[in-house]
Amino acid sequence: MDSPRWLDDEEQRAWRAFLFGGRQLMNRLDRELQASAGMPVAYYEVLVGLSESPGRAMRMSELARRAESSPSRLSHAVARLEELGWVRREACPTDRRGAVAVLTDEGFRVLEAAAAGHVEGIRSHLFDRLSREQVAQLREIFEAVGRPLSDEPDPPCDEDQSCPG
Amino acid sequence: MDSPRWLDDEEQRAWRAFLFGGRQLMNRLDRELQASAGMPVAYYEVLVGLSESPGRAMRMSELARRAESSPSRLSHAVARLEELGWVRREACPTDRRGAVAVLTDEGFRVLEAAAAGHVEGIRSHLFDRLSREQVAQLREIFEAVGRPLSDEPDPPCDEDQSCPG
DNA sequence: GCACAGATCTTGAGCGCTCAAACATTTCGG
DNA sequence: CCGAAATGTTTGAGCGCTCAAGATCTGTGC
Repeated sequence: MDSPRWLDDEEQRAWRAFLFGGRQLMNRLDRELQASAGMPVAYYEVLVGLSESPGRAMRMSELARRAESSPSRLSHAVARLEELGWVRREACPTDRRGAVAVLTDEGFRVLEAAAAGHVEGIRSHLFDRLSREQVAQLREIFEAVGRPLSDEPDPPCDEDQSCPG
Repeated sequence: MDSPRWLDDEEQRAWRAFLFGGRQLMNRLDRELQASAGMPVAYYEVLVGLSESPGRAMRMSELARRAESSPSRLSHAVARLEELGWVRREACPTDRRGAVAVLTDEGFRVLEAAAAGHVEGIRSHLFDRLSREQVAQLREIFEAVGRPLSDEPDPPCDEDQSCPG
């Protein structure tokens, strides 16, 4: 098994720690939010995105981009959130093939109710275990990981991530 | 919205960077592995776990623990991997309610074929973007996140994570 | 021995995600 | 203006994961 560029010992450990710890963290937050608010983290993120947008509304495509979500996934998610009465769809005034997701008042209340507990989970499972320095390191590391990936669409073959300036 | 302990600005940024960058990284690795080897990362991890165990075999419960997976999830996964002919189940000799998953020769070949490409992905999407120092920081951060969580079962109510010393 | 709690693993239903395909609309080229 | 390509969004099938429940076995106390 002589791959061109294998992982050395330190990389191996870092990767496994990230895989294990990251999964544990996200699993736990997901279970907690599911128990307290009856929704997965992915849906919570959608509500947060809308709540921070002017008018608590956003184009589907823009919302998908911010949540690092495929259009399909967001469409399904918004369909579910619409069933729950937390989001509503409206036609886009400037582009008739577009759709705008709007956070309902009830959706906003649900979000408010869920937020404190969720943040407490993030704090106790993540930030309470890190020094002030490590928080900065975490940010730098994942800014380095996330930035270039969102620019380059996809080296090998297809490019599904549009760059819609 | 006055939660007891809200996130300050630096924490907010760190959390969002981690959420976005981490998702982007895992999404990409998942797509790449799915395209090149026809299996999700979670299944790949199962094969890796088995390949590193003496006799390329492991108790289901032990395998689940290492992959940060529920027993149910692992059972479904192994069922699928068995269909594909990459893993086979055997009875456990010392405990008749136990089952042992064994990596087949074909499973090992598939793993070998997938490994180089997957590692190349980890390298190019993660480690190539980090300094040597940051790799060590990443490990320390997620060891801090993962260790205590695997010890403490679950503060609020139920404890589904056994501590089977 | 025997009942009973606990451990190990499996099963089935429900749901979210992915992928490919469809649809509607806009944009571009002639 | 008309057809072709590109864009924005939805839909349906397939699959993996979660949760609750069940089946099987081990260990303990009587």
